Amino acid sequence: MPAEAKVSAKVNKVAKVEARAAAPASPPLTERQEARRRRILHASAQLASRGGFDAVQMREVAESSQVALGTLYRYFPSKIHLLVATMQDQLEHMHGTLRKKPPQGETAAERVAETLMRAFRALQREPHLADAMVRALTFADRSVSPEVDQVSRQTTAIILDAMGQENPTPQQLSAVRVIEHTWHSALITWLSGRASIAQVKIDIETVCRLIDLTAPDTRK
Amino acid sequence: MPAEAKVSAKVNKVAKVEARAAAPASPPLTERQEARRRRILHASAQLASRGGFDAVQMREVAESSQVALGTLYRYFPSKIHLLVATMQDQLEHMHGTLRKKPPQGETAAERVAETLMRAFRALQREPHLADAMVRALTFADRSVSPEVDQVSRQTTAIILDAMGQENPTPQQLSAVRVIEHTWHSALITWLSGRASIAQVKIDIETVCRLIDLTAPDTRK
DNA sequence: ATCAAGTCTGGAACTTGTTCTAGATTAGCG
DNA sequence: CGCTAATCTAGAACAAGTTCCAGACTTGAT
Repeated sequence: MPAEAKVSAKVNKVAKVEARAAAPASPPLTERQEARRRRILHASAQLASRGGFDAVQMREVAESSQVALGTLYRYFPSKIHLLVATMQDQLEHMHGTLRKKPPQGETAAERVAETLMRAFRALQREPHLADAMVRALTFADRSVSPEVDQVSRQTTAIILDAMGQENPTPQQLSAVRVIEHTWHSALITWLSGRASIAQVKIDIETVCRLIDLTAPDTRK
Repeated sequence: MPAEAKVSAKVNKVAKVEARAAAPASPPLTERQEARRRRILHASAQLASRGGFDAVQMREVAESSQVALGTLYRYFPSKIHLLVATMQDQLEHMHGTLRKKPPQGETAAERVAETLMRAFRALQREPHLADAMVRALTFADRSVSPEVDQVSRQTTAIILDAMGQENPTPQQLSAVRVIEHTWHSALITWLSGRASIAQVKIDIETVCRLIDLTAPDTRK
């Protein structure tokens, strides 16, 4: 086989290095490696779309993506890492999609709420996938912090985009943090059947008021 | 042995029935059963206080509490059930403790924030235990909904107590929901090392503003 | 072309949550 | 007291995440 290796490197710890930050730093990945990685993520999302968290079984992911179990673990050091990476992947999609149709609301709060509800509706279309990703995210321990943080940053970016504020104040950033907290926790209550879709909507709208409360132009 | 059975019953499914609602409905438990249950919860909390979630291993809990593994599973149908029950137990303590010294703040928001920070400091004293309980709580699936709901109600009660409002408005109840979301999620970010104690404090204070924003007397 | 290092594979092995079984023990009842 | 059902115990067995290993394949460099 001719064209196999493109990117050379002395640094070659695929998993640890690669998983740490999706695209940015240190991805000296061969084409075939990149392809494997995609196959794995695809299989993960596919299995998750059926049975949710429990249905994503490492042996099955390995088989579906035509990779040995050991290799799967080299790319993603645990099931949680795999699912969080899957979420990163899905979030990028989402962000792209959302960018295309910016929210219409008058106030920043309305736009953020609208954006989150749009994301929520997308999740409702694949509730099992949502289950797998969100459960992994909140169950992640310290060893997954970098990846979870990346997801958090991506989420923050989406919200700030929706706000349409170039220079958010510290208070607004605090509000955004709280919104993220609420978003995650509300999703969990929905996924575990303890809150209805309507209730999640209310919670999102409620927390989004914090934005206008802290907006430099709207008040004070 | 003479005095063993006190409460008689035809309904005797310990686990399912008993776990469903801590004290209220259907606890026809023998003294020895009650003692076993306590031993189990105690062992659970003890193990959790060391290594956190992972250190609570069902075999060890069974051994520590001098109960067969099968019996442990009869009392608590899964590790998650066990840890959520442990949390219920701890929460009751906490509520009792908090009741004694009501918060001093001027506004409802201040009092709630103060109360939550007090709870937070208590958790900081046993970070591993906190880890076990909170992780279990957010990882719980539908099969644990009733128990998780009970924890949620207890938390709501604590917050409403701190507010000192007898008849909260619907908006205030919404605010309380959001506060709970933030509380749980902020704890998780702290436990997984992604947020500092100071950051959690800020998040709590930020979300608590929602209360005054919706207070019937403070505004409008 | 060949070598050394790194990677991938198939599969066994280990860990811990969960389930199951057979045989004591205990509880409630006549 | 003696019976029957429920409960408890010890321990095997099973499931899925994770780790290990020996051998084959790739890669990058000499």
